[in-house]
Amino acid sequence: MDSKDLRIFHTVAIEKNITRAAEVLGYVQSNVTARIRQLEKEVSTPLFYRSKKGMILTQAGENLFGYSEKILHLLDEALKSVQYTENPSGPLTIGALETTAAVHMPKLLRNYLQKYPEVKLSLVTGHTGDLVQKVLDYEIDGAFVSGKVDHPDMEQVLVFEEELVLISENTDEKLKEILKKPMLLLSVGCSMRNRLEQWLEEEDMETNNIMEFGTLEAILGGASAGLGVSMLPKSAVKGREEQGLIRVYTIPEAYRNYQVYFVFRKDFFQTRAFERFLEHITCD
DNA sequence: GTTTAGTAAGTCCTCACGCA
DNA sequence: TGCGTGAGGACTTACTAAAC
Repeated sequence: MDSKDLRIFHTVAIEKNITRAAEVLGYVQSNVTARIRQLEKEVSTPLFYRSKKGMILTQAGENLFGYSEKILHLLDEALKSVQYTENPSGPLTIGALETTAAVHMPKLLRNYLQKYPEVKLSLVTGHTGDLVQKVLDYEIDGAFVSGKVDHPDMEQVLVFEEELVLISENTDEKLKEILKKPMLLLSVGCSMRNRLEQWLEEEDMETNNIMEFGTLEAILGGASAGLGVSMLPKSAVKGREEQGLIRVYTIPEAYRNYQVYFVFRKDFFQTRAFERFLEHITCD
């Protein structure tokens, strides 16, 4: 078994289809078939179930897939380390909270790409838990997350401090009144959600009337339409407040302050593109 | 008819080995 | 050390079979 076999196996496992895997790898289908069969012969066990729906991993295949991810990541990292160049270039995948992506990322990324146009930057959004796991699994190079991350493999730098506010439709109602309305929140694991739930618990108020939304825009739209209330960074709601679409309420100090950290793996090989990105976000 | 997995046969390339 | 040779592996082309 060599690295090519492992990459072929890994691609077939991901694509669940030999023909598609062959296209991805730039081989003909028969070659991929032959390499998989040879690999199965070598380990003396089937790695895939050949079903009508395609190639499905057996338990042995699942086990090998776990190793293949780690090995191929290490190989790619080794290649990156010897291809290190002075000019920042190549892929850079960054994760960010929905709110951070909407408010801070456009300007920050635009400035970065103006300086380093050869970097192929990708942005993925999610909540803190998701993003931290993606960093730990080497799926993304680093991520902007809410609060400090307590993990021995993680490095982190404070990049933004935000003020959280409660928002509702533009109304004259008092804070206590609007808190009875449905809560418009991002998915479970969203730090804003956890914070709001803690606050309401302290106020002896129920949080069972929760409406989940996938995007910041949907929450802002829902709040301005009177669908409910939400807790968001002040910077993310400023535009809507100025337009008179929503009303902003100051919340208790204990829940108001919120830090965004940039986290990355300690053992992650830092490419020139990543080094410059780190400098860029800490200098801005 | 189309798509996909698999087989057979041939080509090309790499590498070990022998020889000058 | 450099070159020629042969074995074996990687890969492609052309094809078949099965499923939809």
